[in-house]
Amino acid sequence: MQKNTRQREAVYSVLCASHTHPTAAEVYDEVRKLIPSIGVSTVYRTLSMLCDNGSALALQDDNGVIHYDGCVTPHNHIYCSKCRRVLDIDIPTQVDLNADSRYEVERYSVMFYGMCRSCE
Amino acid sequence: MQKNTRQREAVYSVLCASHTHPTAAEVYDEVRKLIPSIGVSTVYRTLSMLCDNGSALALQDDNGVIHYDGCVTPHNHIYCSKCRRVLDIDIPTQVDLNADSRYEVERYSVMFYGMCRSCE
DNA sequence: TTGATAATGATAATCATTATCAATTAGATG
DNA sequence: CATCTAATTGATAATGATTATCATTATCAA
Repeated sequence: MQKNTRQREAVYSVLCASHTHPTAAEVYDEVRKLIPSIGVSTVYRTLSMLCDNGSALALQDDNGVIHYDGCVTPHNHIYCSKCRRVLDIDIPTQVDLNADSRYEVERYSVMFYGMCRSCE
Repeated sequence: MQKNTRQREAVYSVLCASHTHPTAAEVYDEVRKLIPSIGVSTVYRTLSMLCDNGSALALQDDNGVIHYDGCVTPHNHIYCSKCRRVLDIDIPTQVDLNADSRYEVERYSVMFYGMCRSCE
């Protein structure tokens, strides 16, 4: 059975409080302010647990680094090639998952690339 | 100035001949049949050169591993969660890159996730 | 309070990719 | 053709994010 721990609550609260799509390392740095002794493994473990749960989303940037998002409502993201951050973007996408009968499609993910106006 | 080398031609020909979206390691294995002494670095270097050129596409799978595609005509891909291959999928996507004025969007990439019928 | 077991965290391991750099090679020029 | 020079190669080490290991610790049902 699943157990509640300080560490898990801390990781989850940090993720929910953040709207910057932090990497595991960034979550780690933030969580250490709450629990200085927390281990890297625990942060990674908890984050991927949250993703399996559906309580978080994992987003990969251009370099393969994973960014986490505590907001699981469907929305899209852009990777700014200048500031190298992952940001929310409001571009709707519509696709027919059943368009190609050769596959049983479960989900899809979109990543936009470009620059934010503040970086231009 | 750019120089033509056996190695580059070999990497490019292997990539074009393949329709399985090989990883760098897979390209390396194949190219070694042509040039057994070729180095890993050369393969990586050449592949990313081809991507910069626009002569190839880099696709990231669920694990962050990069798959290369010698076909640069716009089309979409699916990552099969069972056979863990990247495959072509025929689902059209339409998006308005200018929908969100906060960003200067250059491009976007879509990855579908699910299973191929042959894996079901 | 106790006992079973889930979770933690220090550390080592993994693995794709990149950096380094001496040796080699393409190809322009004399 | 010979020479020169910068581009390229390839062996190897380094990097960096993530995962595995495992002894120790903490949770929580009974």
